[in-house]
Amino acid sequence: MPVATSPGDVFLDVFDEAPRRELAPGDVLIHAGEPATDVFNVIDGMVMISRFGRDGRRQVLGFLFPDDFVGLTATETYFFTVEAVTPTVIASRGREFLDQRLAGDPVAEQAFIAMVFRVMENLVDLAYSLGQRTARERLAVFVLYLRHRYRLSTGTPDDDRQLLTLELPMSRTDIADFVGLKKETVSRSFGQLESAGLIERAGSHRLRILDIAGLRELAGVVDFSSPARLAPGRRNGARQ
Amino acid sequence: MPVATSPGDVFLDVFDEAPRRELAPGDVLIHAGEPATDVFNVIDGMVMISRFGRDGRRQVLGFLFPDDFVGLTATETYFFTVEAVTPTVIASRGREFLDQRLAGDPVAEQAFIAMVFRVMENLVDLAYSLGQRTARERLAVFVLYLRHRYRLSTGTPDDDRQLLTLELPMSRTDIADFVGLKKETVSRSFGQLESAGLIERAGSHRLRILDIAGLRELAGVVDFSSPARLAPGRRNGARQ
DNA sequence: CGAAACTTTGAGACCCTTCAATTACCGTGG
DNA sequence: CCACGGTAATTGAAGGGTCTCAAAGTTTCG
Repeated sequence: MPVATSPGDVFLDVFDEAPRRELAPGDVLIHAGEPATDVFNVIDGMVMISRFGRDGRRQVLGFLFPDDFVGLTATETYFFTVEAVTPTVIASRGREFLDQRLAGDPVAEQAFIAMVFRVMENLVDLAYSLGQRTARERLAVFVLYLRHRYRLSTGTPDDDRQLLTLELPMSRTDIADFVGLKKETVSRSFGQLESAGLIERAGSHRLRILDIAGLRELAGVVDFSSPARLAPGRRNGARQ
Repeated sequence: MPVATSPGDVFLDVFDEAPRRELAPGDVLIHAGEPATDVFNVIDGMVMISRFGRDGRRQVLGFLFPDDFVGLTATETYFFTVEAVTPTVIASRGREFLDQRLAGDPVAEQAFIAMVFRVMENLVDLAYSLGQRTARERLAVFVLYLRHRYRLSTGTPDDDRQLLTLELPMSRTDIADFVGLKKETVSRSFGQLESAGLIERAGSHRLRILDIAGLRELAGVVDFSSPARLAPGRRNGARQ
């Protein structure tokens, strides 16, 4: 399942002594449809979660960073695919390890549930983007999303200038499948953000944020780290 | 939070003696941004969950039916809006009732978590639809989704002919905001499904399914009640 | 029955996609 | 270290799908 971070969720200690595995970019950790026997933790690198349709279409659901938990499912099989974006180190445990860890410990259990809710909120955000935002807006959100994830991952303060330079290790197709566009449109939309003076492209896998306030304005996002990141909006009857 | 059904989730007994409230169509049960003090249960009718953007855009996240739980959130405030679609009866309890109910009872707690996972899977489905499917496909999925929810709600067997006639109590705008289109496009796409012989419109708030196999084919959905409703798809590297 | 709201339909515009060609990037081998 | 080849990214031109604006038709409800 999608994204899930909170540095130091207590239940993550089940991975402390867990066996590790290294993945090269493109390596698949979880194939959709496989029995959901294990749970994972990203130690280092970046992985991508996605859902496939029968005809090969793919919706990328999120990117996972160090400390993120992987393997959320209620069903007996995974219904999503997880693959490495960069060289990645993963810790893995049988599902029963986690179940036992959560069983007796209400604190761990609360932390786990809180994580599940965070994942859910991320999915709601994604649905809002895919359903309501334009191409440029989606890319603006994507840039801010990545910045936010790097910030969480590194513990950098929000105003750190380092966060203005972003690595984009995934391909344009990966980005496209995440934001619900085609790769050419992703290129063009990045180009438009650049023309507008919001970002600057530095090679195809790196960009600089030039105007973060402008990006936030375009994205309609107040702050990616606050719980309710969309303002309430007008409350009048939407049923016209 | 979105959808969540499983007839007879044990923890729903917290609503057994709970105060009830009646809502007329359009009445708002939860305003996004309010303190998340209560949890709810749909007793009768239909409500709609949505998320608003600052400029008034709205993404409908799902429709809730009798026995559905309402009020999932990890944050101190609701980040979604819930309003009645039809005349609706709602039971409500303070959050602490639910917390206490879940505290000592692993079975109830498991059921609750399972529900949260179902909600998450629904959101993943929604994201896939919004990001990857065409207008016609989204409408086909929507019709099958409604049929599925009615089926769960009534306990009707899958092949019951009653399920071929569907009520659509929500407005075209509501549908549009759910499937990420404009209301005119919803109308036109329904028209195209009708021309294709898949459905038949019977007034603006009722339709008949003429070719359910064709709808499923178009939607790319095997079966809405099975856990993994999208076939796995091809497994080759999506990174071209 | 009549008015208001909602739905459907039409025409034109716009945004994103498709298809194609060029350019940039990157790993390999000389 | 540079040349080379293959892959990925960008850019261009044309097409299609959805949106916008507008009007006609239908449903709902007082």
